[in-house]
Amino acid sequence: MATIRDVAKLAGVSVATVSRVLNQNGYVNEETEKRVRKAIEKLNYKPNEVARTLFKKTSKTIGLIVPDISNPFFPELVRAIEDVMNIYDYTVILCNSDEKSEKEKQYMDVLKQKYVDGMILTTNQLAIEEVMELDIPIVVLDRPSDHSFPSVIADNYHGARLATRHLYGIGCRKIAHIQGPAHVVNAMQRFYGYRDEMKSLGLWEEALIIQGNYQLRQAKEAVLQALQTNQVDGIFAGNDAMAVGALKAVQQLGLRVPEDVAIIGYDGIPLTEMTTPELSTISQPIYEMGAIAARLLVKKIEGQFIEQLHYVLPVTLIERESTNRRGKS
Amino acid sequence: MATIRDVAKLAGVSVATVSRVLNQNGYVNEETEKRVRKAIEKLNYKPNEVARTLFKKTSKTIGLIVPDISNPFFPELVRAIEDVMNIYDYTVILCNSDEKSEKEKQYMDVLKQKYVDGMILTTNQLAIEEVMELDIPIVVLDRPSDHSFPSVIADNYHGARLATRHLYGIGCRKIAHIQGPAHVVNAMQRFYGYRDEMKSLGLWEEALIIQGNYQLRQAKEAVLQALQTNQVDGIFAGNDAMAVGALKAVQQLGLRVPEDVAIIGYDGIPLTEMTTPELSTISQPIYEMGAIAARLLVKKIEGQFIEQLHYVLPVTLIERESTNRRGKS
DNA sequence: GTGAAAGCGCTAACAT
DNA sequence: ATGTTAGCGCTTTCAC
Repeated sequence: MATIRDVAKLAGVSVATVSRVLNQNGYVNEETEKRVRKAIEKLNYKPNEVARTLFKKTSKTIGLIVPDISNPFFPELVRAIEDVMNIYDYTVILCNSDEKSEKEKQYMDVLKQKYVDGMILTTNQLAIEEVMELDIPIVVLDRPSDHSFPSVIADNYHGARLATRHLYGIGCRKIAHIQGPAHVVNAMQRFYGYRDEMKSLGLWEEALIIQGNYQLRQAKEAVLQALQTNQVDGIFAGNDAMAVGALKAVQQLGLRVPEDVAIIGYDGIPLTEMTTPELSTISQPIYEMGAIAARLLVKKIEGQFIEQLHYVLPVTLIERESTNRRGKS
Repeated sequence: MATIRDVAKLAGVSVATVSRVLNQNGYVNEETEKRVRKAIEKLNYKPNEVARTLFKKTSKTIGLIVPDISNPFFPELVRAIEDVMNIYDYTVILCNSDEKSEKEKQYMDVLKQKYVDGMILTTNQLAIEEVMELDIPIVVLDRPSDHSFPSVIADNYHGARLATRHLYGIGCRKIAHIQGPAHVVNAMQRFYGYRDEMKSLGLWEEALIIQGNYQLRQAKEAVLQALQTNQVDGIFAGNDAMAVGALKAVQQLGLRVPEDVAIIGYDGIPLTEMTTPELSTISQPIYEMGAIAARLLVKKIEGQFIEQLHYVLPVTLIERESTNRRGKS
């Protein structure tokens, strides 16, 4: 691996001069510049980013902490972030926290030691104090933040109301909700949206709540059980995986979807188009969320002015077969 | 941010001594060690990894290049790699290449400049020469390599034969194959497996080949079209997404799965359990593939002896409803 | 316009 | 057992 000294020697100039042409920084004679460039070419010299980082204290690298990349919600988010960061010549270190604050903390320390220029956190219970202490540009994604850091979320509460009202609109009156894990803020917001909508429709019943944990399998079991004791004609699942679980349970019981029980999910992951019947869902602009978060972080890192610090993106209802009762029933 | 000098000053020793206790390297008096540790604690000192990297030429970071993390095959693979790397205190930089060798090349250069200790490549057409030139530990994953680098793949050829024979075993005689993109080596191997099995069964017909591109939508269209002109009673799709496409097409035509047309996919991604009927598939040990690749890379980086350089992992047939004709038909 | 020199924060000889 | 020194590869004053 050639170093800047090698280039300097070959070009017959000082390292300072080479550095100048490298960083288009300071004056340098056209003649010499040409010589330097030729030497660079010849040696196939690439500046050592680590040395540069040590001096400049900026690594052109960011950290991204997600709960679990194999959860189908995240790949698209991560992809968006990578895409945008790539445009600005940043590289991204991916970390899976499994929602464990311990792991998060540990990763954040490691990332800080590696001089990452910033971090995007998709996490619940971030200890604000600890993160503040890091003194590094941060953007919080998919989870609400108190207003200490820029944040990007989708409108969970509204989406949940939308879903519930949609089921009502197609004739459902016994609308169950499969709730996500209580420690996940998003899940709670969706629950509140459901609850408030049900109350305002005069349909609210505690008994219609089904406990889920965002996983297909568990949701399926819970729905199987719930349908034993409760009559239900609509199910609003807290995420798409659980909606699939519900679908399987309902079908297993010999009921028709959407005729007997209509089902709607939440998130809008590609999976929802793959079931039979295809699942209605509340679609979050996943890619956009990631892209905005990435752009926010770049601005923060580069010290640019940020017009809007907190984004709450709109969600949209996607009507598919699992709630389509027209021309059927 | 405290530096090693600050610690040294506070503890009243030289930086060398602090470095010694940090790296358990060389002798240091118990007394002084205690003082140093106290100072470290007090200042909450964390060594600067960048400086360390510059000196040691090892960054405890690896690069991972995948085609597209939002393709559902990859998240689990990436997760496995991250998990294993984490155990050995490595951090991973994720790069999406979109199968473009240009992007791959570019990423490899950037990674090299960042002093990554090694790279895992999930890519087809890697220009061996160029990669060799990098002179960095490399492991090739999910794509065959000439024997220049350690590699981990699953047995695509055998899996394809398995799938084809399975369809034959349940009574299919007109078995179509939806082929993946021709420039993807895996896809071709699966095709060859299908072809050879069909030939040995005496069922081979060119007309039974359907061109796919690994995407659901395109596969659905292709199948819709193919079924117009061709009678088919079984479909072996080159991956799971295309199997879903086939499923949708067949259902749309009012045919029953598996009674009229049986379908089997390839990969074994979670999605296959979510369709109705659930999809039979050839399951690759995705997590294991990632984990083995990661371990190989660590060994390579740390200069350990590697007993086995090339892994071809076995695949397994998973029989689900889409090929289950027992008690039905 | 260009070069010499100091230093980013750390480690590893080499002294003592 | 500990301190002094040089240097990883780069950038940036400060001279000339």
